[in-house]
Amino acid sequence: MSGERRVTLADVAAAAGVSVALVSIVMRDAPGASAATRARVLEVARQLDYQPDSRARLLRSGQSRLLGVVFGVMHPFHDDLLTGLYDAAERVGYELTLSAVTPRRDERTAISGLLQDRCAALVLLGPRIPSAELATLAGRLPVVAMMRTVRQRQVDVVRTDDGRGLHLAVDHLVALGHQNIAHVDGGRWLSSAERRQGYREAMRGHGLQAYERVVIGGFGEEDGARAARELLDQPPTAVTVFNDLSATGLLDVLRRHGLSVPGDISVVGYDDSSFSRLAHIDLTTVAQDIETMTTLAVARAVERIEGAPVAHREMVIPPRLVVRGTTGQA
Amino acid sequence: MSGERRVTLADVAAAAGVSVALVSIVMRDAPGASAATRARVLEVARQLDYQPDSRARLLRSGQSRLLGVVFGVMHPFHDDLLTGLYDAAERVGYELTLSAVTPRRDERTAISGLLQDRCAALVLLGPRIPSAELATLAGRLPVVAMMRTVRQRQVDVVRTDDGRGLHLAVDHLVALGHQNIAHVDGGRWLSSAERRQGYREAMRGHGLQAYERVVIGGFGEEDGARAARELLDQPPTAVTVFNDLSATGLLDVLRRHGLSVPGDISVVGYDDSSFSRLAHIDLTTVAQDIETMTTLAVARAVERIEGAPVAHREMVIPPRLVVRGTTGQA
DNA sequence: CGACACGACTAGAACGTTCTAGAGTCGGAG
DNA sequence: CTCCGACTCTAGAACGTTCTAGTCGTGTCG
Repeated sequence: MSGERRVTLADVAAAAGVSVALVSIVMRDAPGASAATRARVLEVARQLDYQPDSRARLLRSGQSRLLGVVFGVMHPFHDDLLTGLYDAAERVGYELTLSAVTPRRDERTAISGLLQDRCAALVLLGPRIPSAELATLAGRLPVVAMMRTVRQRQVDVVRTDDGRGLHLAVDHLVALGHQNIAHVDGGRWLSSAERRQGYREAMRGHGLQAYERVVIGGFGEEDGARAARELLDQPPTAVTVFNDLSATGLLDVLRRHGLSVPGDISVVGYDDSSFSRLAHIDLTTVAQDIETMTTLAVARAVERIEGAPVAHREMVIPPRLVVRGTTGQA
Repeated sequence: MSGERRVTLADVAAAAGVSVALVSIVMRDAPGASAATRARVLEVARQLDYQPDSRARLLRSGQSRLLGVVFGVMHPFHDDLLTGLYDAAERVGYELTLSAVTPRRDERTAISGLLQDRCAALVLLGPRIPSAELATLAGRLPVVAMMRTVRQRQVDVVRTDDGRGLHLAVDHLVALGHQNIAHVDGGRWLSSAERRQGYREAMRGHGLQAYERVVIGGFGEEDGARAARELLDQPPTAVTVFNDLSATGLLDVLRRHGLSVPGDISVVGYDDSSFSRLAHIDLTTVAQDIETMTTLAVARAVERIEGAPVAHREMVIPPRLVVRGTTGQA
């Protein structure tokens, strides 16, 4: 089974009766071959089912047109980000190579795998490693961090304006007549602080500082459920939650205690995760602009690789509100 | 930013005052170097922050210890499969390289990327391409298909015993006293036929052929919703559904029409997708044995690569039932 | 004391590409 | 008729590894 050696440029060259270099020229679509030979070589290559060896190719030609992406499994919208990154990379003629973070494979492992693959730059989705480490890494190749802030100026950042996201949520609720609006935060999770801060500012902007109330939450459904139980003794008329997952946990507890949503209480999530679109859950939420973010991340990586001058190191993208069924009149 | 050339074996060799070959020996942990030099070389390598170039390494050493994995974004439990595959690969000393299928990047593209990376075998998660094409592919390198059947005997298969899965579901419902049990199938989706067939057999096994009823469904939430509306005129007391996503759509329509679950009607999904665990949805479902499947898939790929004899081409793993809140007494 | 096995190390050829430098060929301008 | 430039093509050296076939000591054994 699957015995024979791979077919190489030399095989194609021999079969077509030309030199290896010429075949290389044709395969790369480089100038320096006549239309006639070009066609003939391509035909032979097709017949032999030649597949270029990207390893040898990259090895020789130094620069790799290869972007390494670190993503996390079971992470809301990392899938959407990957989709966008593939599109963006293809548009600028780059390849993507992926490395996943799983419950038993940490970020350092994922990154070191990519380094061995010699990709030209790294795009990290919501990296959790210390920013000092990111900076060190950025010393050897361009690094773009998505979905988080990094102070060190060696690393580029593409993220959503999370403060603004909470402004949108609060404004929406206020427009519906709510005043008593609580916030369930993300605990020690990435960008929890920005969202909490956005909530605080928005409340003050509406003169509602008297109603300001922040409950400690977290990333998961359980965290939302816990926060809901804490809110139940003196329920607000609306809640903004750190993310969608936590929001569903909260929703469940609220409903089990006889509160109707959005009748008694309105809920706004964050992320527009795929499950929040389920008719069942139908969660009003803050959506991040995936397409813009992925396009910018790839563009930035390429600029760094190619040594183009870069205007702003940190690119902060405004989110938008997606109104669904969990918010209503106060 | 990130100016200097990469550090190579030659750099380490020069700095340590030994030959390139010796450094290679040390890095590979191969026999042929004294403990003293070994330590010294490793120390120098660490200081220079040497990273092996996997490209060059694989290029030279023919066999690649590299498995290519094609997975789909936004696919229930592909993330869990990836997690398992990484674990399994690490246990046998292989690397994984990923290629994603997205809404705008098809399977052929994903596969051809991996072929260029010269991985030694392919593991495909629920491949949708024609099995003839899979067979051709298997002519050039070992191919393991997961989560689907393939008749062609060139390709290995690791899949769940989907027929058995529906037996489990029906048995469970019958044990709860149900007789009038309908099935919402997956339409033209992968393994829909096996599950439908399993349902039929199980019903007959219980002497319930009079109640057999199959409604055309599909993969998504909308398909489940449509099927639910079709069932509403003459509702059964229980339904088995092709997958969890479709089941949530069905649940939503049922509840909106005033039916209580599991009071009036019980529902069983399939896949144990992450969202089915949400307290909100709390779906009784059929879970596939991810760990066993991933372990076997990797083991099989490695056997093929290393030319070990293979006993069974197709490995069919029994699923298990996860009882949650959507099933109850008839 | 010579043969010889053994351990530590090295030189140089691969691997499949790309790239640099240059070799033919042809047509047209001088 | 010569020369030049444009065009097509080729030889051979890289790229960073691994692998094969050694070389050189050193110690053991007959």
